[in-house]
Amino acid sequence: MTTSSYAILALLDLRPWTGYELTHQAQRSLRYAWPKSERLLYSEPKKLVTLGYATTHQEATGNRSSNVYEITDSGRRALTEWTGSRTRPPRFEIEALLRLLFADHGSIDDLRRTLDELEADIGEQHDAIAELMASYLDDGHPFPQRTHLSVLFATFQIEMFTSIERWIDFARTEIDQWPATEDLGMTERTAALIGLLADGESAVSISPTTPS
Amino acid sequence: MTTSSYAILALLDLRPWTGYELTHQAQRSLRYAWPKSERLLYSEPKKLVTLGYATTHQEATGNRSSNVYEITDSGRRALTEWTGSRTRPPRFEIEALLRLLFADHGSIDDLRRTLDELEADIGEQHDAIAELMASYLDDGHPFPQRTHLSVLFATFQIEMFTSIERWIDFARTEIDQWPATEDLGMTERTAALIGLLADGESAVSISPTTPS
DNA sequence: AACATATACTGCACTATGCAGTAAAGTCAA
DNA sequence: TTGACTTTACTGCATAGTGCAGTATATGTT
Repeated sequence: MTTSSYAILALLDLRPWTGYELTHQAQRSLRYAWPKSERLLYSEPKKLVTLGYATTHQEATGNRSSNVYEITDSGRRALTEWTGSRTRPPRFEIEALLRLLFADHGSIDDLRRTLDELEADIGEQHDAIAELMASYLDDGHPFPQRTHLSVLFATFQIEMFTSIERWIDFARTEIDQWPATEDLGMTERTAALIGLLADGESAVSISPTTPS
Repeated sequence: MTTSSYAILALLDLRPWTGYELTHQAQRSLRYAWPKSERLLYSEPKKLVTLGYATTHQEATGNRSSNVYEITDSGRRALTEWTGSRTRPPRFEIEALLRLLFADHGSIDDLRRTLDELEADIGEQHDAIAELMASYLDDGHPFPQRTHLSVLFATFQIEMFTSIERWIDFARTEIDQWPATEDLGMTERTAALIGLLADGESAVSISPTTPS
């Protein structure tokens, strides 16, 4: 049982779903905490069935059928055991930052483009969450009694996205001061930033440039 | 060629490394932007050799040998092509948030423990970056002319970690108001939070509880 | 001399992704 | 009403990536 299996099992604990519903629900609602491919999401409930944590049966819509999955008591017990296990550390995959680290291979404009692309991707996710929250106000939550959990979860996303957007602006004003991407090294400005960071403090909110 | 291959290729562009050095360097310095397993990191340079992007030769230390990898001109060209490609969207895997979403399966104390574990993991990474920055002040950067890049990268990490730590405190004060994890639903407080989030605004800095 | 730790990897089973392919049902417009 | 497009509803396959165990030498420490 992987974390992905427990994620699907937790969805099954809410109600029975077809494989199709399950994958799409998981992509809509779990994407920001646990992003997994459609392909995997289709495979997981099958595995749960072989483990006895779920049952499956076919349901027909005209000439076509879909697989409906339902959690078993054994599955509910497995979920409870998961609750007791150690939470895995978070994992952040950010190609934009990898490109930043090696930005001296390209031009300042290449780096600016990378920041633009990161901003666009984050903006998309930011908008999606904001719209989801607006839909909760208008139409309510699909599982009304779980609204408080979705909303506390959403405060994390929004906090995350706004702080990344703040950083992107900060990074842009920083690189605007750079004559090139390479061989800058330990400038006065960089030394000043290190001073803050070494104390674990955020540098994003400080004044753009210290007068030299 | 995957992003991981380009990450290794970018390291090889700095200087030749042994497979061992490469994996350990990648885990130390790239971990926060591109976390990959030791196993993969050992395999990547081999792939680069078969593609003609790197060459390899054995070097001996006593009776034991290590594989030294060096970038080729073709490899440098590949790196340049990578610079022109679209940056992949970021990806955040946070099991703690998955557990939060399904917290109604367990107790409030289970949820509190999850937050504690997240705090511990983030704190570890936060400290590691702060220490790295302190070492730059004391001993300098291993590639001095690239200090500005590492430091701008570090401003992102610290910003991220401090904002997550702020959110954890916020989440703790929120759940302190909950009588249980389940069936709370759309409370006054939750509705107030949604109002903010639907506008894309951060809720973390607002006052703990609106008087009711 | 014994032991731990760092160096320096490889094999293997399993997890996960991306893409292509298949096919039926619904929906809207010329 | 027919054709085009989207949504529903998946599966197969090659490749990417992880985790763990295993192997073996070198170096420093008690």
